[in-house]
Amino acid sequence: MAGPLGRWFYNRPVVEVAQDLLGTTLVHGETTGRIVETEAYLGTDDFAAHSAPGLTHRNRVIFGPPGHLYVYLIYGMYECLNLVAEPDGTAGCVLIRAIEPLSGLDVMHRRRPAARSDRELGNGPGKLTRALGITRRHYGADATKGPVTVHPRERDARIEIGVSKRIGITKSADLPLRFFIKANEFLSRR
DNA sequence: AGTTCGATCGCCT
DNA sequence: GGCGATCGAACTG
Repeated sequence: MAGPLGRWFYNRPVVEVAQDLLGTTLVHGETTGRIVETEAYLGTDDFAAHSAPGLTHRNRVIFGPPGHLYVYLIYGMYECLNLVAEPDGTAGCVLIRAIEPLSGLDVMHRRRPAARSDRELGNGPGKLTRALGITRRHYGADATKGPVTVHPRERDARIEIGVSKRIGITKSADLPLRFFIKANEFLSRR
């Protein structure tokens, strides 16, 4: 597999990054998966974004240099993984909502006993972090270095991108900022 | 197949 | 003190 995507990849408008992440491979140790669903969270005019209230201790990494991990706890029990986009000083991040498991499936099933099929390993933001072993310990980690990295998709691997409203939010709910690989079997919603 | 609801806790006002 | 970018179990029909 080619090396990790570099800083340039993330140092762009967050919507562009969210779309281009589709089809790339997310890697943590021996467990890897293809990113098939993402959501963009904007730095301005997006009240669903964690950066919307301004800089706080929790969201500070979103305002920092691109290519870093923003991991947070939701509903007291699930971790969600985001990749920071936009230049240093500008907020913006991409929530990873679903992966298609590629390797280390045995380890993933051990981490997520509730999964009754390979599909259920990563078809949701809280599920894929559990399957990949990604937690808040990785907050702020550099995805261009590791231990969590993202690798480019094959040059000729063409994909059809679908667009919809984001899932499970109440504020700025109508923005078309969810992106997914059309007809993929591993989406959180089909 | 679709809907409802409880679990559980860090974060921010 | 209230809330939330979720999940899974338990319902209904």
